[in-house]
Amino acid sequence: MGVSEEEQARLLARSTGWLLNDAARALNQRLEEALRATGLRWREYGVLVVLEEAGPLSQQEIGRRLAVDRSTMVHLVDVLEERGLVARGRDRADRRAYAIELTGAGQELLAHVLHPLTAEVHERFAGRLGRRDRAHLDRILGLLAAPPAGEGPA
Amino acid sequence: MGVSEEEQARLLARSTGWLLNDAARALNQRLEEALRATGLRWREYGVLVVLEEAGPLSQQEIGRRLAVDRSTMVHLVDVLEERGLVARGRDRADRRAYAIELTGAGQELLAHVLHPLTAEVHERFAGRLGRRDRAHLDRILGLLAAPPAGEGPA
DNA sequence: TATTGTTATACTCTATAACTATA
DNA sequence: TATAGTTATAGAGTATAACAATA
Repeated sequence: MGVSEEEQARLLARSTGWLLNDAARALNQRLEEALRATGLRWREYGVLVVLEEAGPLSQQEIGRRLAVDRSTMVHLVDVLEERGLVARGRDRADRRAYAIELTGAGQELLAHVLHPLTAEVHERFAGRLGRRDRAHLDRILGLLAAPPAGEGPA
Repeated sequence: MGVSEEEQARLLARSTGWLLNDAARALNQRLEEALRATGLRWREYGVLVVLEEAGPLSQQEIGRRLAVDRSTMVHLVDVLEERGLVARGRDRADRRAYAIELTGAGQELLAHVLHPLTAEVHERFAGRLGRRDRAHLDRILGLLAAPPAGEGPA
């Protein structure tokens, strides 16, 4: 009590959303910076990680998981293919689609360079938090990142 | 034990950072959507909020607080000025700089439309969390959003 | 008819560099 | 000389629409 609804709205607008944005921006900057030495962007690393987790996927499916349009995926995969990190295999069940897969070089780069690099950034970034806070944060963000009930993918 | 360093790195890379990004993106989408009815963008709302908090500021100072270049600020302020939400007053101490200030219309729009709108988005977005989780989240994000020691503004 | 990948195209966002007026 | 604002411009990044091959 003593705080009007308008004041509450003002305070709320100032809190979680802005902090979430600021924190995400701060982390992204650090990640881009760390990856710069490898010539890869954060998004490209994301493609590799998705493939590492899920195995061969079509370009469109990768895009779906990263919220990237299929037309945008073309150039993204081009870059990774030129560097020999992924290969455009054909999906034998549906010959319209590719089966984009990690090459050996891609797997090695992930394991020996990219993951350690990003892990170090995370370490420095989240290092200010205690273990309990980090666990809390992961759990809470997991709740927020999931789509709310009744709002699945199209 | 039983988890290699490489495996740890892989897991770590998969956790906080991605979640942070996903959550921020999800929230931003909802905010942009909610603001669309007002014809304002998330960034423009940000300018108004900064002015409401700090009082009249130069364009460059607003940009500093929002991580926006001064050349980019020009158009941003143009839009808000055309809509009558801010005014370009002159800083009497330094006549090179403007003193951008909220107009009465700007203050009213914030109080009666924009803050309630964004507060509702926050409410729906963070509504899945309990009160304790929300408090936790705000506190932890506050730690992360702050620049680490020895990395202040230029 | 619908879908995958592709291309051309356009649009948004942003920053860089050069200019002006003040300091 | 340095700084606030401005402008022109160019570079990312992205999406839309139309097309070929396949379903």
